[in-house]
Amino acid sequence: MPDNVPVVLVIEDEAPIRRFLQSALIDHGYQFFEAANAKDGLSQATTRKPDLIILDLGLPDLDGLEVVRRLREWTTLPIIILSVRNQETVKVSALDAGADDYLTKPFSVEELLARMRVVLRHSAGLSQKAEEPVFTLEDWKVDLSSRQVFMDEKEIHLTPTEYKLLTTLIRHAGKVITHRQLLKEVWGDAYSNEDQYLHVYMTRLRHKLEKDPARPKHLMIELGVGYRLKVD
Amino acid sequence: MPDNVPVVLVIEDEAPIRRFLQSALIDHGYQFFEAANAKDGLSQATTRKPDLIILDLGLPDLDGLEVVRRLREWTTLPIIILSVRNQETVKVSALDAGADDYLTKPFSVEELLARMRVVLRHSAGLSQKAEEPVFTLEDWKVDLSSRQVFMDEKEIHLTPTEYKLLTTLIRHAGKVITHRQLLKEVWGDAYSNEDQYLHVYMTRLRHKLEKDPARPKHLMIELGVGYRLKVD
DNA sequence: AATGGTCTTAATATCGTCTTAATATTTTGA
DNA sequence: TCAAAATATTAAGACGATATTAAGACCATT
Repeated sequence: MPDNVPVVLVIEDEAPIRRFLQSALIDHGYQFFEAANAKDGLSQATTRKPDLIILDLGLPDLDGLEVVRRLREWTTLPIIILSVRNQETVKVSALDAGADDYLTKPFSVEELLARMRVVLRHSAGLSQKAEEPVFTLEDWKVDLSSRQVFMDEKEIHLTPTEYKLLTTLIRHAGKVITHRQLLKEVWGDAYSNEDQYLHVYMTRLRHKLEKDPARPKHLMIELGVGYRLKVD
Repeated sequence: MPDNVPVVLVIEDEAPIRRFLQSALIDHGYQFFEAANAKDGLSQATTRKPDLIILDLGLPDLDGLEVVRRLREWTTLPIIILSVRNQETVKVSALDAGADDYLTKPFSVEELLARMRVVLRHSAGLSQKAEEPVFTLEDWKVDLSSRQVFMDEKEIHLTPTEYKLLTTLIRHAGKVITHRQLLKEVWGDAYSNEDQYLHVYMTRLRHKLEKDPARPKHLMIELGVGYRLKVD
């Protein structure tokens, strides 16, 4: 693994804390980038290619948990949460959403640095080749980090539900996913019996992404069972 | 693929905390082993092959940090520290010695469980994927996980009933299954006397999967008894 | 008020299962 | 060995289950 200086992206709306972290991190040999809101943070997460993200939960524009989920759609890079809230339930849902650690403000710099070393140790062990967060299949290209879908180099606009349905299928590419499972993953538990919705949205996806929607090449149904993204 | 129950080893000298963790862990589906001192803990770490160690720092016989170091000499398995001490320096040295997380007593069970999920998520990512359950037989390939059937590399579409019939035969590959038993497993108890259905579907399977349906090579009947998937 | 997205309903189309029946094959027993 | 009985194969169609599609009501955002 290359002994490069680790790049840290801090997403935090309070300027004093950003300044404080900046000097602490730079002092300890990290490269520092900052974002003051979620939108900018998510965008820099793709452009700066950080090795670690430090994320404040209380951002003005987007819920912190939502930021974690968006990141986890395309990357496994370590995320350490900072938060003023010490509530157990918040911690648990942040960690379950995909965060790697959770520190309550006020925190000690030394502890933060130690916990950073722990998560960086992990990702170094993984030694993952920076896999491109892009899924391609014939004439399709799906950029999981920017949430853009292209067909023959032309961008296709998908609604949030359509996008989520597509990425769920991509996550299980090649395999059959039962109706129930798809409904659960895209709409949530409460909808796991509303098959019609699924069919309606699958039809829409086919109209946007299949050249001949009535004869799909990739968005296949398995009658009586579920759907499948055909990759062969 | 059935996820194995994670094995957790708790090294902790205070019996009440051991009891408390025991019930919490078992309630949440973990397998539980315990050690009351460092020596026993280190020994069980090798014999029990745990997926995770929960380690109290204040053990009577050996310093907790020393236990972490000894473990890290031969394994990377996740270690979560429990401690009454909330001192920054202790935390930092435990984490730097190789621990993956550090919780201060009294701690919340929910938080502990969430942090356990985090470290187990990491180690699951490290371990190589369990290989796909695929059944092959001469020119057939049946991928049980993606629910696909291939014959000479060409995909064959099976209806749900046909697929269930085939997988039932596969589950008993080589052995005779009685008509009654097959009907029960595929159609359910109520149909266990409707032999005609079985024959009808077996014929269909043969047409889809046998080159010469009238002279089957694999989907054999045992006259008057049942059917058999010939594997030799 | 206009837009865009989701939820909901309903008609229509398609596919798979069940069912029957005619035909073929194997076993049984004289 | 032959004929009758038992068992299995195969084709075909009715029916019900499931999927497709269009259209519109509802809701949130701007």
